[in-house]
Amino acid sequence: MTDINFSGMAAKPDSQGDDHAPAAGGRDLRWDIIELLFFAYRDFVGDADQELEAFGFGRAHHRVIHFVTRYPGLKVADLLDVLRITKQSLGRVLKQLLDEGYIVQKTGNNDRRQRLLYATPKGEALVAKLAGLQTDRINRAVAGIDPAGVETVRQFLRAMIDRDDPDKVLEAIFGGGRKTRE
Amino acid sequence: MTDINFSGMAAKPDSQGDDHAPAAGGRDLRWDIIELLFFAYRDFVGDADQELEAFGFGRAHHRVIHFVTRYPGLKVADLLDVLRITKQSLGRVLKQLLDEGYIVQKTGNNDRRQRLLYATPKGEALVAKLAGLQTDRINRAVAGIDPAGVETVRQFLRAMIDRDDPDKVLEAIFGGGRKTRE
DNA sequence: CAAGATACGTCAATATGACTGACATAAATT
DNA sequence: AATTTATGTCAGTCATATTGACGTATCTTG
Repeated sequence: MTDINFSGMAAKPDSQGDDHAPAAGGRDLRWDIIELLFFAYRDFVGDADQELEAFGFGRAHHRVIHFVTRYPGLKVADLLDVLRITKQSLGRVLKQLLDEGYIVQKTGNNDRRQRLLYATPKGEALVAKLAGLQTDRINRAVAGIDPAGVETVRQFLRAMIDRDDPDKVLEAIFGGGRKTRE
Repeated sequence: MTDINFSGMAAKPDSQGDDHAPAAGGRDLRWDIIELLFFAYRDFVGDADQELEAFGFGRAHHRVIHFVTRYPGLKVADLLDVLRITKQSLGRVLKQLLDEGYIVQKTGNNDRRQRLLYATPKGEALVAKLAGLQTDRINRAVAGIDPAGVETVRQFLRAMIDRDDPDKVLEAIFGGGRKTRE
């Protein structure tokens, strides 16, 4: 069997003991949270990856169909802002989702150049299935945390997000107060 | 100017009001935390992306040099477990980091087949720079949260991570409570 | 109305980072 | 001596991203 102990693997000398303590010579780096975020997100998106394979889709498809389902009537331009990709990249993925009947387009009422995007029941079902897997993980994670603690987690995540030049979905999430429109 | 209001964009009828309330017909899905995780991670890794461009590196290089810096003496096989990629994928990225002097290899003492990986001062400097950017964001995010709340955030992130079949880095992070064997 | 800007789609070429499969070598284990 | 392990590499492919250019329909503005 392989050696079970760490061969020479050790915490760096400037981060002995408490992983978020001030460094001796350098500054206080948050190694622990940096790495926890990496692993948490790795496993979080991993849940969906396995399911998506069965549909012949990748992460790109998930992101698109998720936000279209959640924010019906999203424009192509909005989606580009949210996903931070180019329209050429979005094009292929979106075309697949349209061709296979997960999304439909509707010409905008006010502006007929716009193609407003809506998920079909088929698309919504896929999104709900994937969100279910991720919800299971989140529920397990918050099982030992009281409601105030969960709100603290939300507060932390919200504060990790850039607020300058927010896209439409972020505006909806952070709301001027309004989720929809009062 | 483009329309500033959401053209038809609204929360789904089954998620009115509180975003994590039980759905009318379906189950209780954690849309809010799912999306907060997406945006938080998007902006979190975005910090490093901009710096990495100046070095001609991508996210793959960052992940490799980060874990090698943090866990000196990491074996190639360990790195494959942590990053969950194939050795062929790791190969090219690792070769670049070796060629450009960010990482050095040392033959294992006990097992001469092993190539133990160590960051050079040049490599450590890059990692510290990138971790500094991410630490700035984390510090801003926890600014309004008391120490107990920050510990709750850590607890949440730890609980989001798969604990079955953990890699060596995860064993180090979770320490004594390791699943493998005592 | 004419001119320009905007929203979207698409063609072409390219880069990164991932994959499978096969094979080679050196060193450890049995 | 035979096998397994740790690592490296070649070859081909795929998914997702990029930049740049161009076309078309539609809205806005002078």
